[in-house]
Amino acid sequence: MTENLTLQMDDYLPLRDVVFNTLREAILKGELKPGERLMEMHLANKLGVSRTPIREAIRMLEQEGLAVTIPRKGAQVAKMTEKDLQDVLEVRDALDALAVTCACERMTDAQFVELKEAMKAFEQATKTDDVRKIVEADEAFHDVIYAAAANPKLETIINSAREQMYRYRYEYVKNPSVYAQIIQEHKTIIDGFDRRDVEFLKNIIHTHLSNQINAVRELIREQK
Amino acid sequence: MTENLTLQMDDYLPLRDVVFNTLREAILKGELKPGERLMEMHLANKLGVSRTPIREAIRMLEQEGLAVTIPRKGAQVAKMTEKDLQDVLEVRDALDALAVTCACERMTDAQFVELKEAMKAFEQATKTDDVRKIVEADEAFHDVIYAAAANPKLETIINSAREQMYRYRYEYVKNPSVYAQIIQEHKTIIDGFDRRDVEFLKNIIHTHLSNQINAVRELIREQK
DNA sequence: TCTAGATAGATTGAATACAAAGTACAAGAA
DNA sequence: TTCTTGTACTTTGTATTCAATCTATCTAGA
Repeated sequence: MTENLTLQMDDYLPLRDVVFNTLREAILKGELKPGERLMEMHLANKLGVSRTPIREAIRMLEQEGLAVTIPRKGAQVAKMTEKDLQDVLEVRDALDALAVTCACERMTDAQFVELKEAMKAFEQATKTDDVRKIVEADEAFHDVIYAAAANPKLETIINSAREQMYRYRYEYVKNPSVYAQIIQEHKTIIDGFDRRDVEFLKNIIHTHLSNQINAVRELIREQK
Repeated sequence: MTENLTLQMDDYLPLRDVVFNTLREAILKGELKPGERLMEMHLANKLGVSRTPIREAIRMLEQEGLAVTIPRKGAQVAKMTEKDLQDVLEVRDALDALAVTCACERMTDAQFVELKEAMKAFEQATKTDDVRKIVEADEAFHDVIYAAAANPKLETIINSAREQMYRYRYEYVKNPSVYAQIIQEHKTIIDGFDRRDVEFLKNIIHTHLSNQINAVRELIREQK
């Protein structure tokens, strides 16, 4: 009798999605740098697949804003200008304001606990030298807020906006002198949710975002 | 002597982009209805190309939120639930608020003239029975505002959010009884820009959006 | 009659093949 | 030297092919 019904077939993913995730990760972690060419054959060989799934993945990256294609010349990892950064930040500011507003109304007690735990996890992470871990812990903190906003469309759009600048953020987070401030801001955010003070939250989130601008701007200047 | 140096070779577009635009239009105009299957072979025959560019176009539509693919089953035109509509509207409300805020600061005199002309063009369009023309005139009006916001990233994101609901909007606009109201709202918006009154503008834009909800909601209910 | 299983046809997934365009480099002319 | 121009090589664009999976229909058995 086929008793082990735990077999979930959903571990099947089309190669295009595997490739997409792989490339996406590589871009976000900076392994593929802004401006770097994405050559189909090269990637196909490297990943052990044919060009077909590579091409489909590139189309997806393109739509996400992570790659740019010039017809008959090929794709490359998208670069950001300072203006682009400014623009994205303007948008994120508005979207984050919406997110905290929604989250403030809708956050469950369980989610609030989760948020406090995410904060602690981040504090722990800063004690290691693992930059990836630190970045992920910070993202996880904000993910709790986005999830609490209970608006999947918003989540998708914020994530796409986030991605476009987050890949410039690794360097920023490498500087341990900023950890104390980030930790403090996270605490303040928790406090804001505790008091359900929307205006206060919008403000602190705005500050939290702004603090990243200069560091990222520096990096974008260097890329030229 | 080759005096006519006006030859611009940029009329070349990869088939994937042609297909993408074609399908996108078809979805937005309602020729391809929510839930309708996008069969590769079928579309390939219809458009006279092979499956390859079709597949790439579908990947792009997917990332835009206009199509949904189930692995090994194929793609279909994305459906919206009422919750999805609610979510997108929440986001658009925030983004439109940002757009008018930016536009209010940055709109040039020429753009203000353009806006007034777009308003007139819409009023003219409502006198015809050409629904497509009316919808496009309305979009053009709002496009002027988005352009005035001088934030291309914002424009891109708003457009993507717009698309997701606009395809449900054709039916709404078919009802001539709403024209008068829309025209009035456009006038009010112009007035707001004239006075550079951001708070007023945010309000009227919010109203303008909300008015569409119920009609679209009705349509979404029907689709089930 | 209804269910289960088998089979054929349709459809997607991925690889390969071939055509068209772009790139780089070397040889020759100004 | 510097600028063409030609040629070989790369790379992308698109079509085609083959394999895997899904769907619908039909038949057999309860």
